[in-house]
Formats: sequence, structure tokens, C-alpha cells
Amino acid sequence: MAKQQESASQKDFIREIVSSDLHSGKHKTTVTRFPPEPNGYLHIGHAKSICLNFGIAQENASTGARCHLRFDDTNPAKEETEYVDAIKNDIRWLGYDWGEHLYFASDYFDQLYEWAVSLIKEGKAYVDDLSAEEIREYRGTLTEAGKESPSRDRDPELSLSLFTQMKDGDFGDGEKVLRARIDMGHANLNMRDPVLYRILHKEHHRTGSKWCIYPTYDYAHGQSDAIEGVTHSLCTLEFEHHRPLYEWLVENLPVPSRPRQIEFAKLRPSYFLMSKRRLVQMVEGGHVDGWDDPRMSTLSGLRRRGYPAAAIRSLCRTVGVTKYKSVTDVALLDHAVREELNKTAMRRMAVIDPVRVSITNWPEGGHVELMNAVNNPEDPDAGTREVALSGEVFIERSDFMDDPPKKYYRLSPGAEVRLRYSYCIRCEEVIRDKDDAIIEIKCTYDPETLGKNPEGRKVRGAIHWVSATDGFEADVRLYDRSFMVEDPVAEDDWREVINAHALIEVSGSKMEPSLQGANPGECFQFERNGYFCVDSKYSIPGKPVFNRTVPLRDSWGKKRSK
RNA sequence: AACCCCGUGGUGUAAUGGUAACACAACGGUUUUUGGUACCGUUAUUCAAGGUUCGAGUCCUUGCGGGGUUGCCA
Repeated sequence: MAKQQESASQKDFIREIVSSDLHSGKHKTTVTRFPPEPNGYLHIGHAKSICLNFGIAQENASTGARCHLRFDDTNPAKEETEYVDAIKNDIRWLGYDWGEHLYFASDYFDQLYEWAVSLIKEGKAYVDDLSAEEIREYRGTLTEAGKESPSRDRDPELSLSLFTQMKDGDFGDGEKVLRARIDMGHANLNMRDPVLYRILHKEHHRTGSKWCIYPTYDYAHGQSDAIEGVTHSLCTLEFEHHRPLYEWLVENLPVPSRPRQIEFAKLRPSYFLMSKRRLVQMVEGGHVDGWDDPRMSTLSGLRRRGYPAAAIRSLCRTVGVTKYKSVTDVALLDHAVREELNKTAMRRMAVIDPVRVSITNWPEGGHVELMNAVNNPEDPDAGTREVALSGEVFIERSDFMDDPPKKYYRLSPGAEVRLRYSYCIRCEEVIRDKDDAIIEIKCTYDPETLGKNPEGRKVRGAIHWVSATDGFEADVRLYDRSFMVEDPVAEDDWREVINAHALIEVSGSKMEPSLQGANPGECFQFERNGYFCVDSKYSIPGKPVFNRTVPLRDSWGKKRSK
């Protein structure tokens, strides 16, 4: 049911192709794949690809459709096992499962090598002696054809023995490469005899020292797809120019199936940094406290920040799949998060910046009354809880104003406001220290206002509070967007547009007692404030630290700031 | 100025030759013991010009604008 609701209501152009291939009988089922390179953490951009690939498999499950998780580990210089587990974890968290279909491009190194040999024998590939520098020069430019390498027409037998020597480690890094023999005059530079294999004397995280030659992405990717029976190989726009090569290889090799590559535009949320290189710089430069810092665009960061997986899936559904390079307004993400959390998060009262209120006419002798508070108005099954009210409470400093503007519904001298789920109180006196800062507000309460409106007057405001007798103190981390400009990559130096206030650390916030036992990862709505999540790094049992995921919409604050 | 891709409200997506729709944002309002939620209203003749057609966002042509491509990265 839920899954069905989550599937796209209209079909995007890729799903359109998938179903027409099913209807035409071109394919009996659909096989997709998500092919991360294990050289970094997954970010929200990857979520789109994950939702697309796994989503299509899910939607076509009745035909036996599946989505493979395949690690694209063709470059031992950059890849590490550490990332493999983190990536798996993130995909599972997002709600997807590859079943038994876990693969590595490196699983196919033997097959890939054999096919390379067959290409050489057919004169469709050759070992080139040119250096990297020379290859670049020979390639030509966007407007001029390239030049053929002197090695291009050498005897296939010679290429073959050279290739064997490459594999056997007879050459140093970069001394020789295997190139496809296509067309040095092709308008598409990728077709000007692209490199298929390079020499890299590096340990591979899975194959160890078995190989010292490694296939390039172009050579490995499509063939891996074909081996696995992938029907639709979905990738981002920057691979568009590689498609002719992808097709050339699949056509010129005895591969067991013919996958089709289709490109779509990446997800680019505004105010986010997505580039892997910059993400590394943020971590290594100490701008954040790790890959899972809640200011990061990584899935682990978003998770720690409190963004529900369902919200990210919802965002991916909303932005759709096209070839148009769009920028997604972060407001769409915020909305998806609020929509999800509004349905699911328990309401609690927490006072971030507390100021003391004493109720002067409250019964003497430590009198306490239990108030009934709704856990989630959107979910009757969530029930209610009791919160204790005493004669001393804390309210939000911003819920009091000496000299309020018109239509201010909160507390001010002589004004009346409701303590949420409780009585109405009236401000009688404000106590200040010598610097004029408020240290206490003296109020009276109206015992006739519990569960009903006062007679003859209207009290419009209701503010949240925590009783001084049983509330506890906690640290709160207020997160905001990490950058001050929509597109931080467009800046000369992204460091200059870091939002210095992306994290405000607050200590001494007052929390209602039921929050004390909250577990890492648990999400709450702090009423009238925002959605908060128990931090998984800094919390210790009995002493939770709260991350603000996103504030509640605030039409009053918005009106005032104008 | 080689080749490829893309142009629909502020943003993102839909309309598959037949009344330009939905979501978000913004603004205004209703309800409300969360200034939350919910609900209602306002905001575009589809980059331009020609053409085909009874009819074009959709098909054709030419422009214009944006993006990509000269790794032994993926």
C-alpha cells in the first residue's frame, strides 16, 4: 500500500521506455543497477539514482524485475573497502534491498581480459606505446581531427604479446595502454581510440595483486551490465558522450546481452555542495566533524540530522526524472521533511532559550497539577501523556516582549497568554538585573481557564513551557543551511560562502521529562519550534543531545522580518 | 563558433496533435489551546520567428539562450 503510493503517479521518460520495452516484448523483465564507485560516501544526489533504479525494479517486481548493487571498482588508486560498507548501509537505510545481487566490476576482470584479447585478435584494439602526454596531443581538439598513433596498425599478434606482457608486469605504470581501434577523426572525442586498459601497479581491495592492468570505466561498465543482464543502464547526463562508445563495445564483443544506456539529470538541491572532492575538503579541512556531520549533504549526514528516508524518497518522486539540468529548491526538501515528520513525530515541549516565570497565585506547598498533552494531533493512536505544572515554569525568551507590535499574541506586560495544555497566565511584573536583562517574569494564572476559554475576553496565544520542578537541561544543536548561496560550486572558493551560523550550539535548554530517555535517531516535534532528532554521536544514555532537523514554518516570524 | 543534450509560472514536474495541470515557494484569507497542521483564493497563452494542420507546448525549419565534451577518473 505505502509502496504503491510512493510509486510515481505519472511515468517519467525512463519508466516510459521500461514499460514499452516490456509491452513490445523486447524484454521479459527489467534489470537495473546502481553502480557506485567505492571511493566516498553517498550523498543526496545519489539518492535520486538509487530511488530510480531500485524504484523501477520494485514497480516491476511482478515481472521478476531486480536491481543490482554493483561496485564500480576499476581504479585501485582511489577505492577502499571502508566505503563499501558505508554505501550498503546508506542504501538499506533509504529502504532498498539488492537481495543476492551484490556484484563488483572486479568480479569480471577475467572475462574482461578475455574479451580484450578477442578485440586485439580482430584488429579492433591495439597496444599503444604513446605516453599519456602524446595520446593527448594525438587526440586532436574539438574542431580538429586527431592523428593516428604509429602503433595503431601494428600486427595484432604483436599487440597481443605486448598486452600479455602488460598483464605480466613487464612494464611500468603508463608505459603502454590498450586502445580500441575506432576512428581518430570522430566528432566525439570518446571515439578517438579510447583507452581500454592502463597499467597500475596497485593493490586492489578485492583482487589484491593479481592484476597490474585495470580496465577503464568505459570498457568495464557496459560489459559488466551485459554480463549481469542489465536491460536499462541508467546514468547521469555527463555520460551522454560515452554512449556511442558504450554501444560500440557491446556491439563488437560477444557479450551475452544488449543493455541500453539512458541518461538523466542529476539532483541538485540549492544551497548544497555535492561534489565528492569538496565534500572531502569539508571533512579534511575541519569545517565539519566528519562525513556524517548534519551539515553535510551525505546520506549519513542527513540521517544524523534527522531527515527521514521516506522524505528523501518523497523528494525524489517530486523532482521526477528528466534530461533538464535543474536546480531543486531546498524548500522542496524542507517540505518533504516537514510533511513526513508532521505525520510521524511525537510532540514534546522544549524551551530552547528559557526565561523563568513564577505564578504568584499558585497554591503554596509545592503544588503540582498533571496536564494532559496530545502526543500527535495528526495521529490519534499516538495517545496522550501527562506533563506536570508547578508554580515555576520556563518559557521561551522570544515569547515575551516589553513593547509588542500589533497582533502580537504572546506575553507582554499586562497581557494574557495560554500555557499550552494548561491555564492562561497574565504578566504582572518583570524582574530585571542591572543590565536590564529579564531574569524573571511574575504572572498570575486564572484557575477557570483549564480546558476552556476565559469568559469575556479572548486569549489568542498559546505558548510552550517546561516546569522548573521536573524539567531537565539538554544541549541543542540548531542547524541551518550550510551555504549562503544557492550554488556554492559556482563560487571561486566555496569556503567563502560557508554559512558561519549553520550550527548554533545551545546549552541549558529545558526539556520535558519524557525526553530524557529518548534514543539516538528518535525524532520529535518541539512544539512551536521545529523538528528535532536525538544526535547519534554526542548523546549519552539519559543525556540526549538534540539536532534541529528543520524549523516549523513560521508565518509570524516571516511577517515580522519584513 | 566541431559535435551532443536541454529550453513549459519564482522553483521543479505534467499535458503522448484537442480547454496548459500538479506540487513547492510567495502573497491574501478561513479554522486553530502549536503564528504548526488543514482548507480557500491570487500568480504562465509554453525562448523567438516562420511553416505543416480545422487545431501545435507537442511535428518541421531557422535562430536565440543554457549546459556538456579535448583523463591512462567514474
